[in-house]
Amino acid sequence: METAEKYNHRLIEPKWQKRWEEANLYRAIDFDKRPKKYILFEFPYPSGERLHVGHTFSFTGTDVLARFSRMNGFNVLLPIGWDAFGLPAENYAIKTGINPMITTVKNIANSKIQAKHLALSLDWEREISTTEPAYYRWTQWIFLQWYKKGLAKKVEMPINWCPRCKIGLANEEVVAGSCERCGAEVTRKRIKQWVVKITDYADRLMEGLSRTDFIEKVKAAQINWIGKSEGAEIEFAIKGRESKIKVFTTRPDTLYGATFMVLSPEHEIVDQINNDEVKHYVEKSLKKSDLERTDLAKEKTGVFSGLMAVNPVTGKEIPIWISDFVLSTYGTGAIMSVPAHDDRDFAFAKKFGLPIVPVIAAKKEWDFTKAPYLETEKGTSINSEEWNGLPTGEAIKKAVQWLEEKKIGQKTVSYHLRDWIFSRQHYWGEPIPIILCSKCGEVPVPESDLPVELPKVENYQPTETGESPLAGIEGWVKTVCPQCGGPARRETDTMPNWAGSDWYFLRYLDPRNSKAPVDLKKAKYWLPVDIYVGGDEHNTLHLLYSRFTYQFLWDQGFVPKEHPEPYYKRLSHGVILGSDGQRMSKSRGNVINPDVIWEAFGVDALRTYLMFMGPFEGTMTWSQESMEGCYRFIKRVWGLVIGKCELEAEKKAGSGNLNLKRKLHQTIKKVGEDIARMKFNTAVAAMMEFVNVWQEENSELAKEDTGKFLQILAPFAPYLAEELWERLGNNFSIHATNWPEYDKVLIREEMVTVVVQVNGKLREKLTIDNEKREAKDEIEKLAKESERVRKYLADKKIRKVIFVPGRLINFVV
RNA sequence: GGCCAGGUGGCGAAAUGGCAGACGCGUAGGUCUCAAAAACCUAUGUUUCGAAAGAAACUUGAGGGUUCAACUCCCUCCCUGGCCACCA
Repeated sequence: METAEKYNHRLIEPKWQKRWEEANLYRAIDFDKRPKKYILFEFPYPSGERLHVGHTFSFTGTDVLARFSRMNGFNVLLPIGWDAFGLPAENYAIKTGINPMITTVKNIANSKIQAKHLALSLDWEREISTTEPAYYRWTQWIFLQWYKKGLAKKVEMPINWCPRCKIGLANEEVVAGSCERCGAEVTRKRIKQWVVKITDYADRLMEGLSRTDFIEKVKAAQINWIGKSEGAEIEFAIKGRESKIKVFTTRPDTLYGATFMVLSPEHEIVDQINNDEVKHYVEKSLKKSDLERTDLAKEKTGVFSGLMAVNPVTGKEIPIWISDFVLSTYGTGAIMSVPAHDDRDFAFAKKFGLPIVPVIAAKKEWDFTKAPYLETEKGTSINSEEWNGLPTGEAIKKAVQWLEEKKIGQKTVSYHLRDWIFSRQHYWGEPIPIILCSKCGEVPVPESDLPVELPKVENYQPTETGESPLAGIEGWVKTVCPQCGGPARRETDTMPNWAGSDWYFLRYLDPRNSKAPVDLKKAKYWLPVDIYVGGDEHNTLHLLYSRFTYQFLWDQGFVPKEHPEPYYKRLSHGVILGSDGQRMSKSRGNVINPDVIWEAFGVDALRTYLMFMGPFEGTMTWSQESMEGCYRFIKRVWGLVIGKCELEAEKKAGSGNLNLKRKLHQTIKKVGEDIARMKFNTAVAAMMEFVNVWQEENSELAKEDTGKFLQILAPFAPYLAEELWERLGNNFSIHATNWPEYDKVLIREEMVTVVVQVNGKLREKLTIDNEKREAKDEIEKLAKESERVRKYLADKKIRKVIFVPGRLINFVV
């Protein structure tokens, strides 16, 4: 007996990859009449390790959706690019001396081979890289627009500083107060940094969310990060001095309970205090890293300033303390302390023996000398003179009114969001396009001179002074002032990684434009991004910076006024853990390399498994056995269809089995609905179910119907579907066909199962003709006649009968 | 501490008010084979009764509630994961 041809992915994959590329099958067409759909995944960082299985997972899910949308008549844009600036490339350069541009180009080439092999239906004509001068020219241009509008400024601020490496460190690089590289104790250093005023857009960034369809958790994360809180600013007079101290509080109604004040060590008043103890404390605090200062476990420290303030409502003198638990970056950098109703204030009061006055009535027994009373949101004021007895909401209103009348305070809003520190003292980033002239001061590089290209350097190590390595290249730094023509120097700070990734989605729409970041008409056609798929780790910073940048460009008219928000829907993709249930990492040795998998089982099996593993947003554990289960599924489909082809040669097209045909149409419906809801796992399950029935029914599927099944499988297993589509004698390409329609009449089952319950418990199942699904009386009669039901109904009185057509009948006795 | 997402067989998971456990993995038995692998077939939530066919009860983190009916809705609590965190 001759054996049927076996499935061999190694033969079909290269063949179709080539055909697809030649046919340019997935090009997105500007201004096409079909409805557009812009589907975007976060562009990858091309590291030396190339794409990992996490990338293949989220890219495949996005690709399935894109392919499905295309088959449903949409003009789909699915682009890719490379977020190629950043520290790993720079660190590699420091180690090896090889220019990051060289390694980047190499890594991109590798990743590209992988992305193509994975059969992503990308429009490669729109490929971009943030490190290309033609791209970062516009990243720099956006900076200049901020600068023009006064949103980008150079400000002196403290950074984490390693005195041994002589380098500024990001918060992540500080481990337990020490430098990650050398272990030296990290101190604070004040340097001038570029800062972008994202806080000006705090309200807009919150309001804009209502125009999006982000999943709830993303909206919540953004709102939390912006952290708007309404409250009041109150001025406290200092005894024996002219100056006053402003505090921010969300609870002006507790003013009677404010028994002391605390200033942050950075507060301006502190500088004016001439007291050794204070100086010593402040010096020590300023040296501490952010991490140390915000360590919750540590005991409160502090020092008395020697000054007294006056509580404006009680007229009493209260001491002013200094402590590093008060943040200089939030509110006014000073607080009024109400120890009776705040954890931190209470701890501080206890430690330094300060008075505690309760001002909110406790609803349970409470000893205010032992613990603070914190459930104050719906409380009632006490010990507060004219505010006594008022519920908190009323008391706040009354307090604000009083403060405003006396002109010592007013209603204000405070945000958690801080301005965006835009300077990096590193090499591998976009140079900030500013020139420093000794005569004219800060001068922006004229737009016509952009891009300011990153020069080649010999040494990528930051300098002794903490400046970026660019500072060491005299030939580049020395320039002429564009205003006066005199000698000047270039800014040597570079931009953060976020700068290039802020606006990349705009560049995809018009990647070769040399007049503007994006053409307005093209942007009007394609925007907003319909679906943006990314990781949870980017739900705050990246998404917020990106929305801010877009809103700013919108204000300036550089993006279409029809689209005030860039992204319509945001979805977060899940995470794949190693087979040990741990995060994949080289040191654990649990990394799954997609190349190895598709070499063994083929891309189609890998894609199918990735989609089948679990919900798209979930956390999933890699299972090699389950992977092989999907490989079996792919091979089974191959066997069935190839068998079919051979059968056909003898038998010609049959009409096929009606049951199987019904199952097929039900599957077409289910798979389509599931993909639209991003429920890829159940879509794959439905196809498996169909294949099981197919196998049982002995291949009695008409040729045309076999083709329909391949069409719904195509988004998941593009190679297999294309190959078998051809073998069935169809024209290239299955991926350019329309999604098959299902027969609304055919999908109805002839028989339905009606569940018979007694008091809600399942007692019997009846199989009835679907035509009779509404026939309540008949079904009730049938049910009562059943032996098993009778047992439970015997000598009981039926109080009620619940009937759900086609589903159940429930006797309540 | 705050916010968010979860908790269902041996495992990954389905079901969003109407047959809990679809689909896949694993396991056991079988077919094929000299043998093995592959492939295919059958069984597979737990407990109890029964020689068996079969029958009964229990079962979605715990407890309560709403409902004829709850994995699903409401309340209280426990646990796990993620993000943020001395934010006044």
